[in-house]
Amino acid sequence: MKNSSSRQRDTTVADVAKAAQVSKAQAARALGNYGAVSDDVRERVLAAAEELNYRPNELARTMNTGKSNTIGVVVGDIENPHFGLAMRGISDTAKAAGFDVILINTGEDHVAEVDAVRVLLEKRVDGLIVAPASSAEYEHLRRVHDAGRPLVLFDRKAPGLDVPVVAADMTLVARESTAYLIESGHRRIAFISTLDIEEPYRHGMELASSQIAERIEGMNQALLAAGLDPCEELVRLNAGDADSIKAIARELLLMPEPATAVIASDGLVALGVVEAIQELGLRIPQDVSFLMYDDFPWTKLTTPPLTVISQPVYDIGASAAEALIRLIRQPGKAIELPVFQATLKHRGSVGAPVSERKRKRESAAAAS
Amino acid sequence: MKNSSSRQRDTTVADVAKAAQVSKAQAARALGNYGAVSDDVRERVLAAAEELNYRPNELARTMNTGKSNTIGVVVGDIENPHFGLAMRGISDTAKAAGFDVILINTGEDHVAEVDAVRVLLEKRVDGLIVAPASSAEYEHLRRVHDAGRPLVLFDRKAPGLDVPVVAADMTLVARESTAYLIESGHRRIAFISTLDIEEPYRHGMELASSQIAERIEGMNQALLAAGLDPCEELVRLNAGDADSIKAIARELLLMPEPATAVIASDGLVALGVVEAIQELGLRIPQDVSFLMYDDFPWTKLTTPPLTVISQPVYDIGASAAEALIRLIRQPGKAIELPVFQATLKHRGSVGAPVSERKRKRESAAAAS
DNA sequence: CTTACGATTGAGACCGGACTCACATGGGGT
DNA sequence: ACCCCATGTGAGTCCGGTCTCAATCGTAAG
Repeated sequence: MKNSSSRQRDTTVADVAKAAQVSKAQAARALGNYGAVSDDVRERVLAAAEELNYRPNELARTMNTGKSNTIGVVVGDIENPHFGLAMRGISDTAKAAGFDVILINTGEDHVAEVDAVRVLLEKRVDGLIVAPASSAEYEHLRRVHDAGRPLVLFDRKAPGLDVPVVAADMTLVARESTAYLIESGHRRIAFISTLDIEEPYRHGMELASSQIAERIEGMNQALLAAGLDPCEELVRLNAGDADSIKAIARELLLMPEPATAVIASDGLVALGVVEAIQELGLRIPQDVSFLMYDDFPWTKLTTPPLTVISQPVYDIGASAAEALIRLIRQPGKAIELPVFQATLKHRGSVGAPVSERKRKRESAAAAS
Repeated sequence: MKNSSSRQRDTTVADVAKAAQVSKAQAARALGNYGAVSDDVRERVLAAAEELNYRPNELARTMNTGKSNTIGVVVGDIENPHFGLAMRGISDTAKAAGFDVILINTGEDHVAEVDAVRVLLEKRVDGLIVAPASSAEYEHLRRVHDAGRPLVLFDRKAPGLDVPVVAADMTLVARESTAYLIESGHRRIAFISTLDIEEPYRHGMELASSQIAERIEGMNQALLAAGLDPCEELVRLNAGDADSIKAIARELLLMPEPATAVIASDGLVALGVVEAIQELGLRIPQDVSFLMYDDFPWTKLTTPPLTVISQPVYDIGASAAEALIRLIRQPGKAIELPVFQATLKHRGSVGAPVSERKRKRESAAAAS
């Protein structure tokens, strides 16, 4: 007795051809919808195909056309809804253009990323969208480029790699939001990011992530414009996991001259910082002001709701897919990318610092 | 002049063979690490491969081995961190076993799901893990099974499909948490789910999602055990988007005999319900008690932190991958699946209902 | 009644590997 | 010295499609 779950051989063009009493070539033409086929033959072939439940072997097809009609996406952390939303933008656009999308998650691990790129290249995807992990290693991406596969970067630039990058400009919004904090009276503004790096932050140092570099750059611009001194010890990187995030947050809030406002560079950091603030018994925004990148749905639920910097993530994803597809279809042509702007969404987590409130109260008292 | 980004032909075994002065067969053996190859030949071949930067064409390999060393995952909503975490469980396990993982997101759309399954089948994945969208349509899954590809379902059962299902049992924890609400004094307990369905909920009706069916079943068991009457109008499905979720929540909280406790079936529903509660000016848990499925990091940040039902999502994902890999390696053998239990995590969103607090106060007054 | 040209058709090469098979080669056993 | 069998090797087939090329067919033009 034959096990029904054993892998029976799929029906092939040859099978269909035999059933339809035509040559393999004719059957292939009728099925692939190319070349010249008489109505009679086409009908017989399609009927036979239907009858035998024929499914083309896409692998074989890809092997000698070189096209797979598939685009590959490599993403650092799929648990981050930021990428989830971007994925939807990518998928929707790709699907509309007739491309399938396959995704590989790397967990922000460089080795996994290299592997993911290899796998997708091996599966002969027509193009790749990569959100590179924070790392200065771009050899694997150069390989994609060298192999002649279109590549578009998402969210992060790769210095020295001539490839379209789709990302929101962070400098401007970083400057604006820092200016807003300064206006509110803050002088000690901290920035915390998960970005992995060897040494502590120093001005002018090379950062692997252009996003983070821009955010810091914008912040420093605002500080300088206000005549303030950008303070290196308030920029904290390497906040990799929940524990180190909380440790860093505590340190910043308990130092001799503590930070009065904290900017969290992503959702993970935000979670840790807010928890640390709560554990220290501090209140937002009375004792500490808080600002975070990315507008997640839950940021509206906290008390107070959190002031965030929102990016048009879906559109950025869609635009990345669009750019890639254009690259695939017209290899030579230069790509023009739209510019995306992030915006500050005022909610309730930014207020005047304690010292500022005291100052106002005193000046009010002096005036009366 | 040749455009450097034009797709140059990759080097093949034949090229390597020629360079190493051996036959194609020998080169293939040396590279594929099979058959008998003398040290001399192996060295020359590997050197030539290195020299020519040879990369095997996995497609060609897959075509005549039938194995791709890849497992495909189809997930409804990658934006939901629930699936994100499960993905990590799947990826880690698969990677450790030497399998690549590719993922397709369907946005809970049935057509997209059918398509995703087709694509993965066409790419000849060795097996599939599917979290089926809430739908009674399983034809596409049956096709997977019929094509002889191992299949494991994640989170949801498919009635009438003889396939391993990896999911936590929801009945027990649903009963326990409902019992806990009843003990706290609640009599009007509402349940809200995104599950898509034609008509309003009625007892005994067929539900497309086994998870939801189990949750309701457990809830009803607890109510009956406490001598209470499970109330159909408090079970609300079709809470598809933010607006309908909030509308339903408002309705439940403003009805003549309002719900005093609300159970949200997933993170999306939770977001909407909490927002609706806040907008109505009600307080958790003083005015309404709240309980939700899935323990997301942000549930600890709200005031009060939310009481949740936590599932070992990572482990469930890992177990699904493990089961699938066993199916791939030993097609005949029956699979034994571990049983996963969800647990209630007491935090701060459940309290006594207003009526109960009044009753206690009065009885205390009477006693004094 | 030819001739020519476009539409059809089938045979077979080819994509890039894996694998079968027939054929050397040579060391160990007797 | 002779046989046996394990190891090495190359030629060629196969996987399931696409695509080239030459042959065939019909028919409208000359």
